[in-house]
Amino acid sequence: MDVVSPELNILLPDEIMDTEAIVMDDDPPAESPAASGQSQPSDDAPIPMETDVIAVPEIVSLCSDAPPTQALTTSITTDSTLCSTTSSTQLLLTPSIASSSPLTLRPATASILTSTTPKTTTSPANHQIILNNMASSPAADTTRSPGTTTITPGGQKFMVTAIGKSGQSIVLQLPHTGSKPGSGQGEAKAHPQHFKVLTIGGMTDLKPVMVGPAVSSASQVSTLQAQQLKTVQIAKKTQVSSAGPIKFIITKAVNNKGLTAQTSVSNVITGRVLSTSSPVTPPRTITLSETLSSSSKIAISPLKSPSKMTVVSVASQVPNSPQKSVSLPLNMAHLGQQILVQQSTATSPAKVVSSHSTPMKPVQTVTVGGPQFKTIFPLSTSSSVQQIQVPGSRFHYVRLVTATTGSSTGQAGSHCTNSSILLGPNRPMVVNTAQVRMSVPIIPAQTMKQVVPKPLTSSGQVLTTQTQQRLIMPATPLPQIQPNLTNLPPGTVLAPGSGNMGYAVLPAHYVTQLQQSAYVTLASSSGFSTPTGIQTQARLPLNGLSTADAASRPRKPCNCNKSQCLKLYCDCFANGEFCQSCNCTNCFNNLEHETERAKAIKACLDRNPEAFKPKIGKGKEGESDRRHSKGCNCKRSGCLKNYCECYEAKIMCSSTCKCVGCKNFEESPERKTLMHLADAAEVRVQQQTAAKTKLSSQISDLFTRTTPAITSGGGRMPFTFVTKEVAEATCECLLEQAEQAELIQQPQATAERMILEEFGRCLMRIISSAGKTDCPSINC
DNA sequence: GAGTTTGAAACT
DNA sequence: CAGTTTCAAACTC
Repeated sequence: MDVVSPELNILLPDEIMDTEAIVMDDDPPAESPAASGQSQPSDDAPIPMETDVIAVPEIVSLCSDAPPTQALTTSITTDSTLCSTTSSTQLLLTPSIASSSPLTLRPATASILTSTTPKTTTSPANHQIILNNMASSPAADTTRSPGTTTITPGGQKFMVTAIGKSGQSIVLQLPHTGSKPGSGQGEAKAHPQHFKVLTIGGMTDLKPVMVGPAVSSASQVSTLQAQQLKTVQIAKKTQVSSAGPIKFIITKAVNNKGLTAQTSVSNVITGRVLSTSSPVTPPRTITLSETLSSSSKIAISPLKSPSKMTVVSVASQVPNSPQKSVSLPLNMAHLGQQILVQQSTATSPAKVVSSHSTPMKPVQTVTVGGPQFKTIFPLSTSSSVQQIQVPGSRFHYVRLVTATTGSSTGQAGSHCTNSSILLGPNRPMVVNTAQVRMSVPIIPAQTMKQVVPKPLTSSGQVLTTQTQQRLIMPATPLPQIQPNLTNLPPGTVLAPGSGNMGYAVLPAHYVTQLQQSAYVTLASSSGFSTPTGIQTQARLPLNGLSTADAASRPRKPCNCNKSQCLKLYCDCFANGEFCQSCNCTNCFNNLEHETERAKAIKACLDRNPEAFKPKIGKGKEGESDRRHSKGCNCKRSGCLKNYCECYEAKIMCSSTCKCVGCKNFEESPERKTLMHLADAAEVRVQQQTAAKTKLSSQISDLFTRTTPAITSGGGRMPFTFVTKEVAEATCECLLEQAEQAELIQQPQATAERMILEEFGRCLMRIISSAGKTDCPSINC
């Protein structure tokens, strides 16, 4: 496996390019025979998914032992050099302010680690990233949990330097070989290890200082050098690449004194640096508001590609804040992005602690790109799916995380999905490690659509909405019914399944159907740290449609009777949608029948692997290139009726069509006539619409102009400009006219006519004055 | 709204 | 792959 894509390599500094030491995939570096001799990641519970990533356990331990005033700022450009492993690297960020509180970045192992104990993660796996904020005291090393500094046999270690506030060199907690009694397994002794020092923050002036647990830094450095220590200066990149794995520039600023930490996550989509490092694009900062009593649990792990690192800064909720969100301006155009976030509110530290022993079924809320975009992280013990919505992103991501309580494939002591690390008396840090199933960018969404948050069951199952939104694919981890994900309907997303479901596939227009119920609340039940549970909001992108477009997009309800809406006869099913507000009978195109639905999808894909792909291919330039993928087979309609799929799609038949008597070609007079009529009809409709719109606008404008008068103290009547004064003046004029008629002894009829004429003149003056002034005057 | 027509999907 | 059947949408009245 290529650790670093060629496109990416050209963009990387030379020191970063030296990635052999951190290559953890099945292609181990030559200089690390010990690592090669270790168990391969692929041996660990291979996940039967296309996007399976061999989860190589990497442990990044960040021990923020710095003084309270010390700020730890780390900027990590997570390109392929940092996580250049085929395995998914899961980083568990545990910001801690208390001394000797380890911040553990832990990669996802192939097996799900549900263990809540902070340290049992002695994975034979090969890669550890140990991020140690400078331990102010050696006690920190000694107090560090074994799991955080576990040196796996033959495993490679990443030495990540943290930049101290005072500009001091980054002290990397270099795990002394064999220093970890719990994790030891004698790995370092027998095998030469590779240490790669990652200077975080891109500060070139900083020199990483390797500090061993029991040795001086200098000697440790020498030791490291002897062990083929490699220092990687990860500099912020302003250069962008057109292609390549996602890069995240992570800037983590921890102000222990201020009890706040900020993490700026910059991502590079297809090698494009979007944020912090880019001078053009302002970095999006994830504010980590952390109180002393609060704790944050972050599990971050790039999925498929080790070179892809997703860093999520978790903002510890201020007390009494039931919900935590992580702003993640990620534009995940690549697979393998994994974000695991577990948070605990500050108000419930006890629950956090209890979460160590109890299976956590939290629903994680990750705000991506803004507060309105959130990701549902139903982290059940059985399975979890993490949906990542990225505003502006054309992709919709759902990471599947399977959490198994028993990790048969896990490493020693890895029978847990959650590794909790107490960062302090009141600061338990729960490190969640889970097996990453897959992460698929599915929807080329241009905009997001809100999904009404729906309460989760205790097991994290998504409750059906009032609109009966369901999963298109059962999460049943049955390989035989797993569809070819590449052939799923566009916009299909993976969603958490219920029970032991591993994943589920959502229809492409799942969001569209949910537009009326804009939020889905996923409320975790027990085991979650928040007293009220964490509600999760998910915004699912539309299938390339904006919210307005989707809202306006008519969705015809189906009328299926016999197909159970599980065959392509059903347009809803064919389009990857759930039936909603349909007239169908015996509908199985819903969540209640996700198993049947999955089988149906499987059957359809078996018959036609491209069954769910759009039939009308998009033309590169204009609509002329649009053509039906299979062509029509019309015989009687002349391809000029909507029976014809080509005509329905407003495209002309092509050579792929097998139609008889086709009249749907360029020069067809019938077609031209129809098109002309259609255009004329459309023009009429547009004109009518425009006229209505204009009228409405005028009426609205009239309201707008007259509304102030209504509310004014002048008593002006709406729409008439007849104020009280005008009315009185008019009456006076009429009375005066009547008096004159009486004076000249005119007959009654004449008098009435005179009065009416005067009234007419008054009206004319009123109208005339209304167009000139807001306060017309009446002069008799 | 009921009945007919039509062609894609499903089936053999 | 071809022929037939099934199905639901499109269409007509």
